[in-house]
Amino acid sequence: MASISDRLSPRARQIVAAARTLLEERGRAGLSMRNLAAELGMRAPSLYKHFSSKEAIEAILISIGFEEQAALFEAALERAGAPLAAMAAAYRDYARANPELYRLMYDSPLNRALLEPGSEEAAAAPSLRVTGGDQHLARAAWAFAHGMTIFELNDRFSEGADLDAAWRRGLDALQAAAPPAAAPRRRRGAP
Amino acid sequence: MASISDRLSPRARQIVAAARTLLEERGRAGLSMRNLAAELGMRAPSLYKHFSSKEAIEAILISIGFEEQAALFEAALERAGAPLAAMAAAYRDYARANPELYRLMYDSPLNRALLEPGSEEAAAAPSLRVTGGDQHLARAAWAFAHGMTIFELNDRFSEGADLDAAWRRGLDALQAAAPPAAAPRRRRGAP
DNA sequence: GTCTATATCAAGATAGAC
DNA sequence: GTCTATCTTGATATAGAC
Repeated sequence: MASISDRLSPRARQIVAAARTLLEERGRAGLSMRNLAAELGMRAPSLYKHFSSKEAIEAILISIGFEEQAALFEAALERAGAPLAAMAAAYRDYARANPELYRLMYDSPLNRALLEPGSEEAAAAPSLRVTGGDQHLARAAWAFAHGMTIFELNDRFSEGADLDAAWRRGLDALQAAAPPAAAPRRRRGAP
Repeated sequence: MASISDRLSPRARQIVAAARTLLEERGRAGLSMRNLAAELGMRAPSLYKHFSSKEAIEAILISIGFEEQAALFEAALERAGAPLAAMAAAYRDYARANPELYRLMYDSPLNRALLEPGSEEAAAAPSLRVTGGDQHLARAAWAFAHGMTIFELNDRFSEGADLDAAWRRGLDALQAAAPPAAAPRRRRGAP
């Protein structure tokens, strides 16, 4: 259960931490090897002794994001009440707390060969439990959550739009379509 | 009812047409002033006699995209049957036919000052009719459609996923949540 | 309305010394 | 594991001649 970050060398861990801060502060375009090195008080070429490419650093950030999402989603499902609503809230909260990382994770096709194995799947798995095993509905719910989230981050809804209400309306509709097995329950162990 | 393109000078229209082709062929990053000029057999600085910036060209492409979407959505609503399903199909089809333009239109915050006035609103308006005037549900449906669309374009669903089924599942859920007024009907004029 | 020449800036990455 | 020096490429945009 060691996290991805824990398995890096100390220096590599520092670099990844600085990359994450830089990403959130200056956006994806601001995450350059030069800027990153400057944050660490070093020169850009030195970074290549720790990582083979900029893309490799981004892939670690993305993997860490998936890992964090997976933990948050699991925790949301543990809580009593409506699992779909709880997980949606966790999804939205994570994106608002880490907007640039969220964009990095979801705005483009993934280079899966560079990702930490299993991280993407771990983040996606809980959504299936929330829809009572209905894969199609799980994908629909994920798409809805992403659309709401990225449109909010990108300021695409009309001014003054009540996003809480839109979330509620969409979630209610999806919940009503879920099989009865997707109702609140106690967990019994790993899925 | 003159289209945006029609209101450009002939040369500007050629440039915009070349930009659109270039965008689809080489992606957003491939749409540079140099590449664009090369496509037209000219030099990059000459483009600035027609457009003040690259961003201005992109804004016209985006405005044209909204204009085209608005027309397609209106047409979908004209057809008998289920308006929500028809509009969703039009939405998905447009994105698949123009994937890079779709990304340009929806992947980032808009610089609305550069857009053709009213174009963004024209594309969004039909979704409100489809939900019987329910704004919150209209936003939820739009978010769902975007999420499904961009995840498909970016290959984010698991391999072999049945996207038709996921679309159907989501649309059925949203349709069931819509007020009865959103049922099929004949149009009586402008909204 | 097109050109050449240029300014300005920045990117990812490598070679090789220490 | 860090450095300096460099390669290679590319971007948006402006000045000014024709």
